[in-house]
Amino acid sequence: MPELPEVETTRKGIKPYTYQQTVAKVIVRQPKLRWPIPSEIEQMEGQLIESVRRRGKYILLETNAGTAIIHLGMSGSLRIVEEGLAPDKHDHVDLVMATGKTVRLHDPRRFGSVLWTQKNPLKHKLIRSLGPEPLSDDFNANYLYEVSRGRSMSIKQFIMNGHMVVGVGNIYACESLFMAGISPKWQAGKVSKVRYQKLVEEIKIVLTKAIEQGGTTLKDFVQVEGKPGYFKQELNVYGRAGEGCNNCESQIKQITQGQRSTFYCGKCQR
DNA sequence: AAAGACACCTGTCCGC
DNA sequence: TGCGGACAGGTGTCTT
Repeated sequence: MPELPEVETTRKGIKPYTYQQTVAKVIVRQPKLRWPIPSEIEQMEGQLIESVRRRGKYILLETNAGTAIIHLGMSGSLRIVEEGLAPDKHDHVDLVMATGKTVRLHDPRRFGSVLWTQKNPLKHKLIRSLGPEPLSDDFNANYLYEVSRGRSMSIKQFIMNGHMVVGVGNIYACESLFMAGISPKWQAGKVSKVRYQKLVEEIKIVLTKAIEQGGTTLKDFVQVEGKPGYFKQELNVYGRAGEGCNNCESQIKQITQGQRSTFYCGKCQR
C-alpha cells in the first residue's frame, strides 16, 4: 500500500503522539514480519523519542538507546489507539506511550518490518544505499540523466528502484509518467535530459499533491485516525485499464513490467 | 555490474 | 456456494 505519500502521511499522523514522548511498553504479538522483530526492540521501553523522521519509505523513531526502523510493506498501516484497546486480527505490534496513546501496527500480509539499530540509522544496511529523496534538490534532471546512462531497464522500473530515487512506487510511477507524457516502456538509458526534466517535475508535483490529500487509499490504507487518503480521485491511469484517458479518451492500457502492472495511455505517452 | 525471476503472506475478486 | 487462480500499494536475494 504505502508509497512515499502514505508513509509521510503516517509519519505526520503519529508525530503529535510520539515526539518527545516516553515509550512505556513495546508489545509484540507477531514477530514474524518480513524480518523477525529483534528482541532488542524492548530497549525502547523507558526511552524518550527524540525524533520522528522518514527516509524513503522507512519511518525512524530515534531514542538515546537506539532507533526503531518501521516499514509498512504492501499492506501495513499505523493507527493511534488508546492503551488496552482489544487488538484486531493482524495487529502485530503496539508501542505504548507513557500517556497511554498507542501506535498500533496492522499488517495483514506481513511484508512490513520493525527493526532496531543502535547505530546511526542512516548507515543501516537497508537504508545506507538508498537514492535521494524525491522532494529534495538532490533529485533533479541532471542526476537522473547521469545515473540512467547505459541502463537498459524500462524507465518505469528505473524510477521505482529505491537505489535511484526513493518513494516512487507503482501508483505514482504510473501517474508521473502519464503527466510527463513518457511511455513506461522506454529504456531508461535512452531518455533525453529534457524529458527527465519534465519527469522530475511531475514526480515532485504528484507526490506533493498526494501528501496534501493524505495519500491514496486503494483498499486498506488508513491515516492514523482511521480515515482513508483522498488522492484516488485524482488518479489518471492507475487502476483504470479499459477506461477512457482523461486527456484524449483512448483506452487506458495495462501491461506487466517487472511482474508489476503498468497503466498508461498509448496515445498521450510516447 | 545489471537485469530478471522469485521469495515472503493474506485477503479478495472473478470465472467456472 | 465452493474452488482454483490471479492479483494487490514493496523490496531483498538469488540466478543468470
